[in-house]
Amino acid sequence: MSDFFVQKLRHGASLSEDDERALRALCMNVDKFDPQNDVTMEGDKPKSIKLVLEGWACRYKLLENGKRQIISLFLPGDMCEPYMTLPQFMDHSLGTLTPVTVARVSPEVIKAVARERPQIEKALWWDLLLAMAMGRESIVTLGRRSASERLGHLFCELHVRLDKVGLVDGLGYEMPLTQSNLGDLLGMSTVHVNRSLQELRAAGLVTMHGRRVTILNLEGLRSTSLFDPTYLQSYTQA
Amino acid sequence: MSDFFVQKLRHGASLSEDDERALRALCMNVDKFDPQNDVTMEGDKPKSIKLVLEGWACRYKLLENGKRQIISLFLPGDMCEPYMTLPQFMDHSLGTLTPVTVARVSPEVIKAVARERPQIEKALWWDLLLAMAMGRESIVTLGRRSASERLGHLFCELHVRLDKVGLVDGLGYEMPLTQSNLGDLLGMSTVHVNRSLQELRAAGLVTMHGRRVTILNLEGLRSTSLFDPTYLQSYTQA
DNA sequence: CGGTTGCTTGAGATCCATCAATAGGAGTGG
DNA sequence: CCACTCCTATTGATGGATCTCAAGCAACCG
Repeated sequence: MSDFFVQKLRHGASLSEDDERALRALCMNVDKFDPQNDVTMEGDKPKSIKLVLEGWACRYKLLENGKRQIISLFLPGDMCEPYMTLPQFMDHSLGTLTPVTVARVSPEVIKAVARERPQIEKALWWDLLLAMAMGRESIVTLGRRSASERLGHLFCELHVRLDKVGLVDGLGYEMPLTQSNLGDLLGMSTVHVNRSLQELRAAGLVTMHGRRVTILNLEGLRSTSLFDPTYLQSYTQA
Repeated sequence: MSDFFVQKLRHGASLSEDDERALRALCMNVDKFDPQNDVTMEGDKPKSIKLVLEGWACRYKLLENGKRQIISLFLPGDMCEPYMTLPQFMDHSLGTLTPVTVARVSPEVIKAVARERPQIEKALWWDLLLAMAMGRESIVTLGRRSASERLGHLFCELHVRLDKVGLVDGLGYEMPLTQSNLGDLLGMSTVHVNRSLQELRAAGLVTMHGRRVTILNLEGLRSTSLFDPTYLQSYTQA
């Protein structure tokens, strides 16, 4: 069974057996999507909170000039919206990158669960605050990091995030994004993604082949990419 | 009296007289800061939520290579942290850009007020969700907009935000950022900020002189900057 | 006044985007 | 199994956007 959501939230609060059961009970209403599909489109009025149970998805916007920016990645266990309030209409789209299993959760139900179970409320807040911290770091990345630093930083962040849900094995992890996806995520062209990946490879830091990232030198990668994991930890209790 | 906070939150929920009094009562504990000073530094353990009553401030990070990225601007009435949980330590700094008056609010007090007054809770959530939407738009700006589009988009966003707190007059508004500040905010060099401003001026769209922005052609500015205000409205009730 | 800060301009270097073409790999149908 | 197609990855060449360095200028301030 795919338990990534519970596994992730355990990092945000200590959950009892009952808490975990309550969380799993939220994930009954499940949909499956093909890769490169929209779960929700800009302008839609959402009726449920989406939870990624399996696969990779993203939040993105399209500009009038045709350019696309991926705003954030959703990995297994990630929630696509804050639990409290849904927008009147979406100002962005949610799309899949791989085959994805999504749970639709009613905001009323999740609010009720959060009210009854303080540890769940705490964990949901932790998740939200972590997402905000990652958003802030994205701004720094796009504003001030070079192309290869952006890639290296992303691989470091994914390493930490995937580790939280048990999806890191040994030297690396499955990473199903195409170079074109990486371009949309990191604000660069596909061609330049390719060349920057070659730089990282030549420096003996990381390789990306097939759908897999292999980290050859984690410390080196972190320092050359200016990766400081502080932002992923500042809301986690000691 | 500086009432920007209440004025802003009115856009997020309809507040009663009592609600507004309760909000004002939160702002008793006030500090003043000089321009270009830190209110809170990265690594600090914060004990209070900061509320900008007057002046402009920002959230920023410094990279190891000395570069600075401003992550978000705080205008009068803006809250610097979500009301629910403070981090164990700051992953970024809060700094002033002008002389700033800050209210320090204890999270316990604000949580209590939110629990007793549902409209306040709603307004605080609205504020948080709006801040997140602005953060998403920043990512799009930094990832996919050209230098002059970034500037134009910023001026459009500020026009909307300042209008919400009554700080727009006629053709423009006070805008105390230096060109160096704009560079740190928009991920570009000071020199290039200067040249891009000249482009906007030459196109008859906007001018920036002294501490003032004057919008010469709002529709033109919005369309050339790819500014779509949707993201600032999607959580506002009809 | 002299010092400081912010703005402006020029020149040259660098990074990255764009365009265009090729190559590889996976899936499909005959 | 082969031919075909599609998608992704790769490479080269060129131009444009932006950065860096350096210098001059303007406004403000004690």
